[in-house]
Amino acid sequence: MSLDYILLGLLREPASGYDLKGILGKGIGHFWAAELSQIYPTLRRLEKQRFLKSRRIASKRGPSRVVYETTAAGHEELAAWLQAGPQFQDMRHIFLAQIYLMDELCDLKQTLQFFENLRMRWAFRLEGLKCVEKEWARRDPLFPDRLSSESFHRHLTLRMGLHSYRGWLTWCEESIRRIQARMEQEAATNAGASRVGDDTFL
Amino acid sequence: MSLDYILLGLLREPASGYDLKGILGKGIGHFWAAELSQIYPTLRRLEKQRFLKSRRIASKRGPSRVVYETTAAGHEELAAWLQAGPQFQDMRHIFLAQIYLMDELCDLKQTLQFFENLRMRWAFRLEGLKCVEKEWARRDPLFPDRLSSESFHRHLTLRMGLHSYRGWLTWCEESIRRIQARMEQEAATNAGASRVGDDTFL
DNA sequence: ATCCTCATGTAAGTGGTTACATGATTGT
DNA sequence: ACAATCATGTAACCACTTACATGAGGAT
Repeated sequence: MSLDYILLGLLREPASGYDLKGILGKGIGHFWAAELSQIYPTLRRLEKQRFLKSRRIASKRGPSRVVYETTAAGHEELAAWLQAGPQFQDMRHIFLAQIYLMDELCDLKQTLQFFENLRMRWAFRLEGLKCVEKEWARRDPLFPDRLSSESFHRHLTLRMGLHSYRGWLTWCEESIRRIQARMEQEAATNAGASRVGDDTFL
Repeated sequence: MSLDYILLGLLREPASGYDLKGILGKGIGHFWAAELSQIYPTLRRLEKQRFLKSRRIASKRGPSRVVYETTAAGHEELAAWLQAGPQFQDMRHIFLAQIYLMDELCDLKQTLQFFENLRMRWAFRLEGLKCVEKEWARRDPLFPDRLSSESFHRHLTLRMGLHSYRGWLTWCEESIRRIQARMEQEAATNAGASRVGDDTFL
């Protein structure tokens, strides 16, 4: 469903399915990728619904391009979706399920390792996003206060990534501290138990 | 794929598909729900793979229960999955796509409204989670430093929710500030433009 | 010659949802 | 009598992925 609206929204100027895959890849594709095999039938469906119209254009190389553009009805449909308020779907993080079930292993060292892995990955991604933003700042003299309306909205989505990763990193760090504290606790009670064992042995 | 492991992991004691739906609903279901129509065939598949074994047990009311339990092979499979490190899938937040495309509306007031809506919802959910944690703290004398291994891991996942919502809320607040600043900018340039208009009119 | 990019698509499979079918028991 | 809960399942659909098919043109 959502890909429909994304394609509709991405069609600022006429473009083919192949073009859209490229456009998608650069920007929104960072959080919403799509394959050509999904894009092509979606565009057809949107045309059947009269939200798009197409024309075939001969291509320099390869088969002729099918170029789509948004109709007035398409713009209305998109506007209605945007005005309907934020849409959610429940977030299914596989790694959360893994943590939830991780006591199956009865080994806090593994839980710790898992979190250190998470922390590392997210630290990388956070650095990546920071670089993207820095690069943007360096290249675009309008950044960040005089951006075009389009770029302004895109920048807001980029900021979401930064805040997400930062939040998750602090969660990782908190968790690592908790796990380490628990491991020390375990070690202490084990030491206590073995000392008791020694005592009874004497 | 993941539901397989979740069911495997949730089968600490023998349970039927119906039971599992209930178990799922209480804990992990907050971030990984599943319908009975998906659970039943999954359990069958897991049995065919020898990760589970089942027996029919007459029920007090309704049809006879099919009760599953994990085999040794099942435990191994689950352990392997947990030890394989964190699994990710790309997070597709529909609302992010909406924001990305929102400049289509050419109306910052609507973007602002959108973010205020987001902020409100997440503030609610954050409060909800805080309550859950407070309630837990009130009822469980072992909270938070002496929890069972199972509860400890569950608590870690709850903390993730808190950190997520907090991060997203700060993003919302930052965004709202940016949007308001931009609206003032727009108002100023409009005022400037109309003053220029007045000047040229004079 | 061979591979890469451009450009279109189909088919099969995955993971999940919604809707429907069946039927016993308990509580109001 | 009627609804709710217990308990099983099937069928159809949806969004998306992976793999495959086709073929032109330009680069190495």
